[in-house]
Amino acid sequence: MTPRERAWTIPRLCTEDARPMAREDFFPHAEIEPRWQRRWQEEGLARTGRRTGRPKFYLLEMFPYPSGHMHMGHVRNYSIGDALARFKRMRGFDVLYPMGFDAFGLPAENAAIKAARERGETLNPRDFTEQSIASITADLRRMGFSHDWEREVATCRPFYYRWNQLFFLQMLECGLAERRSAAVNWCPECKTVLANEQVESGKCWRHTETDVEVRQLDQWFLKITAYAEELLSSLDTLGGWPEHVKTMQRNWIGKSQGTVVYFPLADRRPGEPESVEIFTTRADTLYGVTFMSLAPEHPLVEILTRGTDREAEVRAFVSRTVTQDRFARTAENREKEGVSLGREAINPLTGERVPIFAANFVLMEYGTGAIMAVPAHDQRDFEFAEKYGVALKVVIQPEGGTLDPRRMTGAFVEPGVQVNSGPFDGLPSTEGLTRISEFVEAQGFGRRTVQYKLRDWLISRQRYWGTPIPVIHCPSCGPVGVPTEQLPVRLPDDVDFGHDGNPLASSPSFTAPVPCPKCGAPGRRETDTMDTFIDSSWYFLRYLDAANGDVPFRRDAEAKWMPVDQYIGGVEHAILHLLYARFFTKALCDLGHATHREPFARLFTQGMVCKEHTFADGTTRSVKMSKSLGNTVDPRLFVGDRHIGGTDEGRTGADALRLFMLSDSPPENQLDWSDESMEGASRFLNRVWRFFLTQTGEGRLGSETGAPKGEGGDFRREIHAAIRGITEDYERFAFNTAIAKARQLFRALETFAAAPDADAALLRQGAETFLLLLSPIMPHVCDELWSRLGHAESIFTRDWPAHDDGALAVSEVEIAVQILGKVRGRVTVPAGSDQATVETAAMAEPNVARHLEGKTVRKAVFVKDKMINFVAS
RNA sequence: GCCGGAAUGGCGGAACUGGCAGACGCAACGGACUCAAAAUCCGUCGGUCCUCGCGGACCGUGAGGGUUCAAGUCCCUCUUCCGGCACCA
Repeated sequence: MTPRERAWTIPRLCTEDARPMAREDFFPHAEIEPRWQRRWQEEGLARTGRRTGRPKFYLLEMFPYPSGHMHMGHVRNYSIGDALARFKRMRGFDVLYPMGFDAFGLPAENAAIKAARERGETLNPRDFTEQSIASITADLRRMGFSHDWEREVATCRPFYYRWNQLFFLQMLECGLAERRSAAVNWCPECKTVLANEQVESGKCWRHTETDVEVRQLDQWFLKITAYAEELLSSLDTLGGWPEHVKTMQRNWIGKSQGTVVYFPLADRRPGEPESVEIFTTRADTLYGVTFMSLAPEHPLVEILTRGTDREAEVRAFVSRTVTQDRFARTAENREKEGVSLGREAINPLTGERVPIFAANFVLMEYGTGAIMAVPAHDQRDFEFAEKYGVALKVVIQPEGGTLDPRRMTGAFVEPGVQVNSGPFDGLPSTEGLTRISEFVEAQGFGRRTVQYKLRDWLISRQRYWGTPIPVIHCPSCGPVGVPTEQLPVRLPDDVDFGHDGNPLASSPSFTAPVPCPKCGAPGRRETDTMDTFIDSSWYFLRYLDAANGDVPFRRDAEAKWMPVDQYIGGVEHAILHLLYARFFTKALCDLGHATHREPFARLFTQGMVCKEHTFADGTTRSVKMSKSLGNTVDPRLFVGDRHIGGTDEGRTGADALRLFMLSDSPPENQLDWSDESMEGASRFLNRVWRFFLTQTGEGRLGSETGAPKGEGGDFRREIHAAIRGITEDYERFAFNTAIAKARQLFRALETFAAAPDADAALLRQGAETFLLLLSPIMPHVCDELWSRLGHAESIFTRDWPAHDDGALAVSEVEIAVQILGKVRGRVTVPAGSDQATVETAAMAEPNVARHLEGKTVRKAVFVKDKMINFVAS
């Protein structure tokens, strides 16, 4: 046991000592905290709509994935949310603060596979998941979080996922969902395909060591690209989102304006298209095209070389390149490679013939899969041209300089002046861009267009633990949607997790022939399941009407509660989840389910919980707590395990842990775990506890309810300054400074109480205000002390205190006196004194006078009640 | 490479629209209590220097420049770190 750990256990061990620390010197959390949790539940504190006629506030936290039990990341996330929920309730809002579980996903399934392979046991992911849900629920309740559990959802239950299936079928009907063959990302570790968003630099988002492979497969897609423009443009309406998250989404959507240009094919043979279409954002460089490049997968590559003497070489290049996985092919600094097709196209603007290549760096998925190459003004083309000996043609000159194509060591990509560009010579290239695009369009050589990097959302997963895609494959009708009255298509139990491949395909009952809904012929069920990001794309809507068995959610509930007023979660979801949820919300509007097109009005991204870790190379850094690094701290160390049938009381209880979670760092920063700081939080809580016990014991904090006698002076002002400051701090998520101000108020309270002639009524007012202000953060101890002050009702039935501007007024202020910007003294003057008064007082200050000696004051800058600055020389 | 964000004591951080840098906490140090320790309480706490002391001077918010009576805060240049994207034509 470390000295630190011993310190925490002292209150329980020292009761037999010669001078025992009285038991009530420490907050008896194990007894008091659960008692208040029960009482809040009985009173329905968390229930939405408890008091009618109040404005709504929908507060949402990203729901947890139930793996094992609650971890520090959850504690931090929900400590932030719960403080805000309680604050908003006291501020007069009808708060909707729900909780649920993102319960489908790989960890549960992998646990089942592991059990089957290693121990030959059958462990259904459902049991694993439901156990985790029970455990986390108990942990969250033990923390005293005021979630409305009557609205709980768990996405793995048919009662939830049937609606995923309904939405899918409706999307299928209107063409928003479709099955198509595509080159898709396959993670060999997950043994399933992944969406583009789940691939990070060629690696799986779950397995940062695993290269993603490319496979050509028939898969289900949702057409998120149909919403690309709206997803981008309506970001501008999200004033309550952090700018960096919006930027990430903008980059991901990747809009670029450009031009598609048709380059007629030279020496066209029968059966060949008339032209090669390319996409460019640099129409200003059109006169500088010296060759063209096609993606190796481009259909024209094969067509243009068929039967020519280049056929064999080109085919060899293509198969070599295409079988390389895409991410190796497009990796950083990848050598540019290509092969000439032996064919030419004609630049429609110049009539020049340019050779056509196939090149490894051209991507089939973007634009038209073909580019015009301008080596003088594009670095990639430059490198390629250098390697294959293609000429450069300069069409943009830097302002006041001249480029020599033979001497260039890299492409010139900056704006400049058009040269060698026919009628456009002499124009600034920025203007040339527009003018040439217009010209191209007017002449019928091409059309202006917009491209997005965003791709359609691949939702097929070859895994068991997800929503079954409700489709029947019929030999004659193809894929047919399951009729909605047959929903849900349930996950079967007769599954073998011990073998390779999709466990769902091993189920005899699920794979048994089913009649085609269209023609009745025997068909087979789709065994792919949905990406679990589908589940989290609309759960916030299900919370609104979670018990409804007839519709996913009632429209009036959606109209009343949406959008979410405040969403809180990790920034790691800035692209994936938040983009999908925005898309889904818009799609559900267009399917007639909802009316609000943006789900989250305000977004707060909280930082990770980190802890020191010493790496193999001997360096020590603070990094995210993770099981694999072994730098986790289990919250049960502090709240014990009695709530799940154990015997450990825990060291400090929930309030101290919650206080620490919000104390030191601003919530958007990473939080470094520190045993010492945690102890500091616990120390403060106990000090508060002792203070109130002593004061109520001595009767000074008895039941005086009369108005304070007299002004109250400084202490009264401190009370009201705390109310104002802390209220503002809560509103802007600055819990750390709110706590700092609460500590200051507490010290003032101690000082005031120590004065022999302290006004008991004012003392009581200060004490009550202090409890009210901290109650959202430390709800248990505050409610307990509140009741010990003689209140029968919970502190959470009280309104948030309001500050009195009159009480903030001061009679005297201290003014900083500067000479040439340096503070040379301070003077105390009546508040609101004018410049002349302050000047006189300032000049009388010895140190000021000394510095002004022999100098002439040329000017004095005066800020009322703050400072005066003499400009003297 | 591109796009964001950040840099303040030994540490986490505070400082609302430019107006007294270092709130609050942690650590450290000194003291009280104790046989002793823990706990608890009180005090000190950016650096350098002058002064017996009271007090005072100079330096100080990543580096360099600028604007201003006044800059952690605004502008320019640079460095480092974090996050995102990355052959997207």
